[in-house]
Amino acid sequence: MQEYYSDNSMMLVAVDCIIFGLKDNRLCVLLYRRGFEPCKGEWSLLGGFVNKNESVDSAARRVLTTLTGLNDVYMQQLGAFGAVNREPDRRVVSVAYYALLNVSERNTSVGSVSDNAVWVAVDSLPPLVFDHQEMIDMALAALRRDIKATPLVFELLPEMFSLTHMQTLYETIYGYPLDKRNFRKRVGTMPEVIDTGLIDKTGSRRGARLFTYRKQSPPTPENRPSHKPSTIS
Amino acid sequence: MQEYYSDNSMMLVAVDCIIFGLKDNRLCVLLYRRGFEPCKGEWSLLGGFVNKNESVDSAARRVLTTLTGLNDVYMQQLGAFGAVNREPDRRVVSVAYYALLNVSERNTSVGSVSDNAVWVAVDSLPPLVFDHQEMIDMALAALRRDIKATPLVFELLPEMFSLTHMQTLYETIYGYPLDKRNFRKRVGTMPEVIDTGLIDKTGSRRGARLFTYRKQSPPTPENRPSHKPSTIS
DNA sequence: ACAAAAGTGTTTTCCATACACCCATGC
DNA sequence: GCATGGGTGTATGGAAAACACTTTTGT
Repeated sequence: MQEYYSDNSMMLVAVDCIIFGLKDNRLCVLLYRRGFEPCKGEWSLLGGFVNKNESVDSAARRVLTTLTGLNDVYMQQLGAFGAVNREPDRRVVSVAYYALLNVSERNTSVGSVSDNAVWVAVDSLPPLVFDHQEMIDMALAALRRDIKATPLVFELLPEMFSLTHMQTLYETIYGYPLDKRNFRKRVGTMPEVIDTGLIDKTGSRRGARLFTYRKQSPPTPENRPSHKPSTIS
Repeated sequence: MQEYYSDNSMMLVAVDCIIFGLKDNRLCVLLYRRGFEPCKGEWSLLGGFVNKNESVDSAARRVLTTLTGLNDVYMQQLGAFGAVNREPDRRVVSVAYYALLNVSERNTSVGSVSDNAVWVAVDSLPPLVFDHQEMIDMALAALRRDIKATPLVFELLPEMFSLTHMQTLYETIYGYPLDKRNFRKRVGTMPEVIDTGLIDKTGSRRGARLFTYRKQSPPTPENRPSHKPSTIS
């Protein structure tokens, strides 16, 4: 085994962000019309090139912050996309990330930065450039997988929320309805979900109890919870 | 949002392979001593640079084939590693892959290609260059996660195997023992695992029944199995 | 006869699912 | 008083987990 390299191994490295958000109770991604070549005018994910003095993770966060003005956003690497001809006329390896944006709280900032960026429901996407559709498909699968086992929902919920709100969110992401009583039973077993005692009267006559999420201190080997974390399906 | 780039976004793109195998009933990875700078003489994963005329996936496969002489090996992308200073003195973004190699059947080919490559148990690794230890940690977590839900075990088993052999393999990878009767009960529900009727007399006085794995034809929407696939934990 | 690995069932526990009615309130 | 969304409990089925002894045969 030998190692050698030359300019033949130098290539552009990019990041692309699949930014999920909720809009009108639909799961959406942030897209925009490219204002430059290649594929000017077509629909694209948000992306950019990685600079030599920043990590790939930082580049993804920079792209997201530049567009939304937000910094404390959940981001997760999805993987590298490295087909030779994924872009026409140049070789670009792209690392995709998915992000979760709490739209209802923050949509002002999103709209203000880029007039070209819009929320599009994932089930009615326009044709996209390059392999961006494939990236979204993978991100959606990853989101559905991860939200089942980790506290991702709370990235999409406001500080305080009703159980109905939380359930609707799951239903929107999964694409099918859940049983109300079973759902509340499982949430009831999660020690991180705390009843604030407050009531939200805006959504119904009766009013709904508002809950909040408090991250648990990471368990030490001695202080380990005896229950298995329950999943929502 | 603007896009621009220059040589400031051109960088080396590499692949690194975490090649798992079984040796003396221990889970091992293939390492080798670097024969070139940087870090000549230190322990490293197998890797190489991606050429402009090959996809990242192809580069990973080429590296693996060059070293082992094998082509039909299970490989899976783990993700991109993109810290600025993960290598000294140059910027390299690396995409890591993990691979499963059936050592007992194929160790001849592995040894013959590179004298410097050796199997090292994952629980007694030497210090490694760059972020290779982190890559192995992530690959191991991914392997343990994936082997629970997908037919990955069979990539590490020979054509025919006893149930004890299969169970030992799971125990080696998980790092803890499994209940024999529960294990055999679950394997018994897998239609892909077929009793060949043959007996292996080499491992015991009594002899063990040999099984084999037959991939099921992918279920069509009509011809769907009614049972959930069972997991091994 | 005994060592060494192969093989075999039952019970219990827990989690997921299915399912329908009363409550509080603003209008 | 009625419409609207909020809230509640029980019964069933299936999978996972715990658990110990008999079988075969080469030496």
